[in-house]
Amino acid sequence: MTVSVVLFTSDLRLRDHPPLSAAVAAGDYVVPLFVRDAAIAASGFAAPNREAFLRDCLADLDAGLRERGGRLVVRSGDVVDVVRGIAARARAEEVHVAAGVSGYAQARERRLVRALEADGRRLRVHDAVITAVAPGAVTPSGGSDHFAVFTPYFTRWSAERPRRPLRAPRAVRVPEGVPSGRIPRREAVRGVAEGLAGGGEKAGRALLLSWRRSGLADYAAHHDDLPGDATSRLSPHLHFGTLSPAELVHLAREKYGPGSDAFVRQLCWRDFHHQVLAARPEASAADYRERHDHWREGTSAARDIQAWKEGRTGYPVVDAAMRQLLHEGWMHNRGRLLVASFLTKTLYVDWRVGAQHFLEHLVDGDIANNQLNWQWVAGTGTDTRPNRVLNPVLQGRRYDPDGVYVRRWLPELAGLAGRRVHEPWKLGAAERAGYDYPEPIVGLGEGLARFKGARERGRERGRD
DNA sequence: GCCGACTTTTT
DNA sequence: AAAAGTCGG
Repeated sequence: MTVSVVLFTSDLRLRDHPPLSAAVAAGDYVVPLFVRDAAIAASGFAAPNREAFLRDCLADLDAGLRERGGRLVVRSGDVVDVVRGIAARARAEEVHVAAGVSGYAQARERRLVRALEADGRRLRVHDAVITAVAPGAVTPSGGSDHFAVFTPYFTRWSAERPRRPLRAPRAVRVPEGVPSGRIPRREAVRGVAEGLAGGGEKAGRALLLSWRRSGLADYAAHHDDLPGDATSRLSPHLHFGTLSPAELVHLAREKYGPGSDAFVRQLCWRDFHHQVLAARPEASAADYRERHDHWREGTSAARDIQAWKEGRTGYPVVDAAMRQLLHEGWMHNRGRLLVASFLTKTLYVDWRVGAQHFLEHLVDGDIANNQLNWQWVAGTGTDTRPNRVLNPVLQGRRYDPDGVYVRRWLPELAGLAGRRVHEPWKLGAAERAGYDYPEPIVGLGEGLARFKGARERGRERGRD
């Protein structure tokens, strides 16, 4: 009798799961294991919204395994200790896991290899399943270990054929003698956003099918429309791996109208950021490119940061997006760009501050996508144009022309009709008194001057 | 080392 | 029209 352990990480699904399929094919018994990692719980990466979504995912994964005669084994603690103990208890020969890209995942893999080897067991690391094309699968012809610019990457990536998505195994036999453990209830998590989406592979597939039917074709035309909310909303499922990006690429390439190409391009952006992080794991905290910034600090910066977090900057479209984040644990992509630009360029606050706040709230909060997109906006990342600044008023007028999005999230401005809602400071004093809404905490020109001046001084210092 | 090209804009 | 440098072939 042979037994394998499958360690689930960011791949909480049964379909298109190479480690699970390999383990089922290799032996008589499989222990599907998820470890609630004590190190992650103690880190700044824990967040109630993701914890709640995760519990949905685990419950659904367990249900799917039970439909196949198996069950999920859940434990808490140090992931290496737990895997080692479970493997010993089940007398497993091998442990299967999908490769991860973050520094943490890479270190975890190294520790697992060592620990298991000491016991005479083997860790089988499968290609990353968090992306459609594995990090490192395509590299520039010059010999670098990763692409630093999106477009050449997209060209090479597009020529790759993502692996054919695997079917879910028909049956999974779990050995007796390994207790299942308890999947904690979602309802017990405190501080969860009211409008949080539900997790799990079933929920993900339902969302995918309805979106393919009614959203994908118009994606290219409407994905930037803030009130239209026409993005896929699949990001939390991609983060937790309840949907397979390889499957999504196959599906979108079957051409569901003009939106397919634009959507595939967005999927490539995920892969792009993951291959950058896999090669430069330190980019989760350090500037990918040093721009000699000296970000604002001290009490005045702290006050601005607080206003930004609460959605009280006085710039309606910024505040609306920040309130959406607090309310849903999610933010429209266009909103993410504009609030990030506002924090880093207009308020000239360190991108890490914003990235951390996003990680505390986003249900899809993902180290690769979040940190590297923040760096992109801040100008310290892979953008070769580090001075790009988004003007919140123009962004509001362009992507929320009638102010519908702003009024949806800012009840205090709900009575202010039309596009005037983007510039409440232009109202006459009498009218303005009717709205309990802050004056802008910074002038756009003032913010821009501060950013450019600081960058210039930093560059001169850097040349010395 | 040349040179074409570069998600997301602003004026 | 000018981004503002820098990547990648």
